[in-house]
Amino acid sequence: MVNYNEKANVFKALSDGNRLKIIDILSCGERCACKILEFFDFTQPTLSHHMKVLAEIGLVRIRKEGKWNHYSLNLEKYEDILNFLDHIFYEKEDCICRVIDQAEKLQAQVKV
Amino acid sequence: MVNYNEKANVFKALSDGNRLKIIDILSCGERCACKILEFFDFTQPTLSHHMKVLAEIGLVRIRKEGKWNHYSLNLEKYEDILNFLDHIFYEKEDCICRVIDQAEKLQAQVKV
DNA sequence: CCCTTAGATAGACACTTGTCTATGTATCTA
DNA sequence: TAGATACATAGACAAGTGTCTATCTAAGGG
Repeated sequence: MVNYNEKANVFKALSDGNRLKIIDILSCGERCACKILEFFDFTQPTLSHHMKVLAEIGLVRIRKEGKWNHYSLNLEKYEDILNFLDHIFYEKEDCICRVIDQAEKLQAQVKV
Repeated sequence: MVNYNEKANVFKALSDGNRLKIIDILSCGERCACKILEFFDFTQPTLSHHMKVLAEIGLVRIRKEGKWNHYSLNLEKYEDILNFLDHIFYEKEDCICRVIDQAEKLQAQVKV
């Protein structure tokens, strides 16, 4: 059984333009928080917030080194997203509505 | 140049568990609004709202027939999403940060 | 040992969003 | 033509979110 709300949280993390830009930046490789900040106009606490959102759902990894935080993408999580999208967009044997359709047919048979 | 905010709106549409479930339902084929509603506990105006969100970003198509609305997935838009995700998650020649890195190198040369 | 720097946290605030009830509109049918 | 049905719209409201300023913590460097 799919937990749609749990999956929705992943897309919630992706539903901000600044966070998409952060991902784009990290696609070139690991980068320090203060370097990432240079790409934006917002303040340091705001970046801290965005990085927390991305890290909490597992899309971004943190490597702490002294007073620096080095961030990088977790591509495994990205693959998870693709697999889930594939699952909900394409027809499948265990589709949620097949179950209902089957139940309707059975009910119709009972009435007859 | 990528418009991150525009793309973020697509993920905003996907950032609700009920809407993900709607997509999952539609993956089996076209379905009428009142049939979709049977899968949920919320009211008809709420479904109307969710379908509007999905239709406005182009993920779902509407075929009006008398008083019925038949909804179906627009897989082309889905492909767009995959392409965009691929673009921001994987390293590329025109990466946003390469431009910056290049600028830094040039600046360093000037100083020398 | 102080000062600087990297980052986190707290609290405030405007804005957005998901949901509801109430009501409107358009289509079908007896 | 009157009622029923499918869907949309308006307005309200609680909860969530992105941003800020102010402040705190911890690590480095003179």
